[in-house]
Amino acid sequence: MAARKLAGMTRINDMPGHLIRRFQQIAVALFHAEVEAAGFDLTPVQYAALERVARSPDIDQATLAGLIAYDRTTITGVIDRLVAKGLLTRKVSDRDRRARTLHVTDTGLETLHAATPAVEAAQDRMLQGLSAGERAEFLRLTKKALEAVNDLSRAPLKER
Amino acid sequence: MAARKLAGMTRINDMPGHLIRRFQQIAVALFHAEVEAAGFDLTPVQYAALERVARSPDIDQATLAGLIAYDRTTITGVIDRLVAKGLLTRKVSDRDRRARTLHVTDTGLETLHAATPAVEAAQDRMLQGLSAGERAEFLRLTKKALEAVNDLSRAPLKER
DNA sequence: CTTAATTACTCAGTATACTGATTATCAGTA
DNA sequence: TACTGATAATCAGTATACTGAGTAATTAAG
Repeated sequence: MAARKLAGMTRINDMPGHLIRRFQQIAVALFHAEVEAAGFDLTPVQYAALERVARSPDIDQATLAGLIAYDRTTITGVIDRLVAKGLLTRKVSDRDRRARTLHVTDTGLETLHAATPAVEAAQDRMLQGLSAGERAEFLRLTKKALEAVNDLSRAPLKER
Repeated sequence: MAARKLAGMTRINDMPGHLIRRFQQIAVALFHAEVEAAGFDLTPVQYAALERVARSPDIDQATLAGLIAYDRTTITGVIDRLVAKGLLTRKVSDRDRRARTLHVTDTGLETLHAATPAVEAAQDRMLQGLSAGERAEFLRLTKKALEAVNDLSRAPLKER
């Protein structure tokens, strides 16, 4: 009876949430492998923040968080570490003294450009099991699925 | 020049790793929303461990970790919390005194069965943007991609 | 049978993510 | 202008994940 109940239950390893969790863990591991091999000490989250600030100098933390879908409390620590590494600077905004505006340092820009090939290599490796057509379809489906649920997280993507 | 460099760079929000990270965050948020609404205090990771132990009583932590692709150091804390909640018991194995064998309590089994509909509802919601055919294709591609990179993480899935 | 290698678990330390609270500041309104 | 509400950042606390190290116990090798 109990055996039948259990046998009939949804198996964890086939659940979408579990598959996504595993993929995320492997993606992070691949990122670290490639980026460390290239001689850099950057996490995926740190790279994303650095890259986004480089494209929008003088951005404040809340806006940055929205553009890369990070939680507002998470970004504080991420920026702390990027500032500690000398890749970003943080200062009180002129227009709004509540806000902190961010700028990439020269070292930060060099690091960003130099680390990018390794980051892109990691992106390729995580999809190595799929053909070119399958990769495109995977990305299309993932983006489509994300659009429908974007607002259900505390850290939705806010393009604009 | 610098502008051209930046404009030509890979955009974070289109990178597979970033899409996967966002999806995982939303999947966790949906899991919590559904499971809390149903009156349970369980994380995705705790649910997976509980479900797997229920199907393999007397399993040890290392084997469990392999079956659900968790890191061996992560599982210690997860089990700690499940034991603290009275859902699992942990005892030294008879056959190998290094190992700790796990069992679901009566409360644990009740919780597992009662929470499962909410967990499944969360799985549906995270793919709500996709048609039935697209969902199947998304899962097929995700599993295929995962198979090719499974061993690149410190916590690979070890079926069997 | 004793040593070497391996394995199971745990711990310390770091880095996301989140909940919920607090402080400082800004914006709109009576 | 005083008040109200909203916003930006931070902090405390909890829960994954991982690196690397350490302990205890088992297995394999010589």
